[in-house]
Amino acid sequence: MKVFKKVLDTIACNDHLPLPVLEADHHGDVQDWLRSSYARAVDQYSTDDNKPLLESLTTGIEMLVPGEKNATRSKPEGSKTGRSPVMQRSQKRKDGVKTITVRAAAPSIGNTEIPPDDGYTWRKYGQKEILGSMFPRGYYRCTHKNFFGCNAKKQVQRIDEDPSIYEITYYGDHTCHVTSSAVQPEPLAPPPLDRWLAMDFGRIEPSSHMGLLDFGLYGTELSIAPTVTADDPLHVRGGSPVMDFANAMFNSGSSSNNSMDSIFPSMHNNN
DNA sequence: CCGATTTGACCGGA
DNA sequence: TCCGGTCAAATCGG
Repeated sequence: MKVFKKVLDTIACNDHLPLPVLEADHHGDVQDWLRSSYARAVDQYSTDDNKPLLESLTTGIEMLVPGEKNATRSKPEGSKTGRSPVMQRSQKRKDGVKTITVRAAAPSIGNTEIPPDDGYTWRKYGQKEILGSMFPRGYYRCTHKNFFGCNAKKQVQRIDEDPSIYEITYYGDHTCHVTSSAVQPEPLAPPPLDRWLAMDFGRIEPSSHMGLLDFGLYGTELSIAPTVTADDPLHVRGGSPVMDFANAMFNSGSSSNNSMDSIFPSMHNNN
């Protein structure tokens, strides 16, 4: 059921999370499957010295509220490492495209040049030396651009003052999930990880059909209720798009074709 | 084989 | 013309 996982990954734009692979005879119990994913996500992110997940997240990535003026790098106080990433906030419009800039520390464990994981999957499409900066700037766009037209981008650059801190500028919103963004606008790019914290799986109600897998990028909790939204073009037939995809996958022949092209034949143009 | 990354070319705006 | 953002062919790697 690798294919099914891939469908969900793509839809949810969350395949950074260690979602378990759904077994072939496991169709019915998506809720257990999701609970398991959540548990694994917690396991993965509440790593070092038993810090609560929320704390490690907020020390790893932080964002000032838009109203605040540039409280430029007040030095970290609580941080033992001394390099907690205090954010520089910047939110403006550039041709109508929302942008926001955050600063985040490189992962303290396994010191590397890897920028911090912000919960989305990105594909690098360029890198440039920037005049006056000692580190190059990396250009990324959302991996799911091809299938969902997701135009979210980001630029990542280490700052001169402290090579362990990255400055990350996000451009545009992610649209690579199923729920209509026309009904509720998606929040700005930065990390959805904290929202995993707020997910309340206790609210999931058993339903005879799987329903929409809404990964809850809007509010503070995950809703997996079988939401059907009338003005969402994906929902017009009243069914669940996830199930549609999944069924399409399951029914679309066993072998050779496990590509999304069989479902989205027309959506595969680049750019 | 397929998707991601690398990297020089290309291009548009200032 | 310079700089920075993007393209795309070559390459990498699972």
